[in-house]
Amino acid sequence: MRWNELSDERCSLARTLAVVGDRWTLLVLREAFLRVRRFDDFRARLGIARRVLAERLAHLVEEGVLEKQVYQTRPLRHEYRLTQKGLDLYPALLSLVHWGDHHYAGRAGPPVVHTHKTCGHDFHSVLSCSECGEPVGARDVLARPGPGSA
Amino acid sequence: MRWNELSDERCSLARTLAVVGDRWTLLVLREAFLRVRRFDDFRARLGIARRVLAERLAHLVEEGVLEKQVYQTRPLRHEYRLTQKGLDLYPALLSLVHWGDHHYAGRAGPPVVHTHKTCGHDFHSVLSCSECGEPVGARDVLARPGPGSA
DNA sequence: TGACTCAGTCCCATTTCAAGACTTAGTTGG
DNA sequence: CCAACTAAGTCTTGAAATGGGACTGAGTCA
Repeated sequence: MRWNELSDERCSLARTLAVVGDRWTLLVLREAFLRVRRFDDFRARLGIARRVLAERLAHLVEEGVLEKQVYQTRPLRHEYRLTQKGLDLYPALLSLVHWGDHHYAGRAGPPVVHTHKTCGHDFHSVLSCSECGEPVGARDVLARPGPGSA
Repeated sequence: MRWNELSDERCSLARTLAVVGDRWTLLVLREAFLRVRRFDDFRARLGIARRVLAERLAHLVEEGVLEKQVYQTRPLRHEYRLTQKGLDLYPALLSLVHWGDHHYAGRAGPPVVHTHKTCGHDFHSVLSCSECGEPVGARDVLARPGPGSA
């Protein structure tokens, strides 16, 4: 399978991974969530090769996850901002971060702590059911073919 | 940056991606959550090259995400099962799936529907705060350096 | 005995990646 | 006016990862 053939699949995970599933993209998005917006800032923080960064940003813009906005003319300069579609990735990103915290933080504790502004507490993420609000685990879920499965 | 240098980083996302962040691993885990356990079943369902699958499975076993169990002797055969650590990835995986559903399903609807066995409803995933139980979005969260940040 | 199964390993051509030089448009300092 | 500098890239080149397919080994089945 070629990688961009994934987007043709009828699996939502495959389609998602076709957008954000490569080695660098989620790290780029992590920085975007930390309000990094400019090419050279991404580069400096990630140590990513210029060519690869340029390509990833272009792809994310093409997919509508980031948008390119002019922040100055003369010389013309753009910055990359998360769209709503990009912001929607936050739960997935935070779940991955918290998995890392839980399983790799060691005794020193997690490198980053997240505070929920609404309630003021440090928290970790819990996946819950949109219908009943209860926490959901892997074995509480039944996956069945949906309307878009044919 | 070489990819496995990521595991040295003090960012939990980077450490997580060092384990599950490559092109194939999350698709392998998707199958594992669907109770696929054997080498050739993974292969048949994913179309992944044998070499790459063998390497990914070995890496996941090494990281404790899967475990290798004997399911028959003569000839000796093993299967791969999710450990608790592996099961803990479910929220992240489901969040990615639901992001794909939301943004790429089109009018046909999602290819797979998830039913919450506990309450009996079809649902989508919501990320909520472990402290107050309210849904959490990208801009409700303040990230600060934690104890493991030095 | 010969075909078949499962779980790999090995090899090679193609693709992707990393690192760093180069480019372009404009600004700042002397 | 000239040189140095900045931001956001593109280009080139060698190294690494991937895909596809052949091969292996232990054992079963007809």
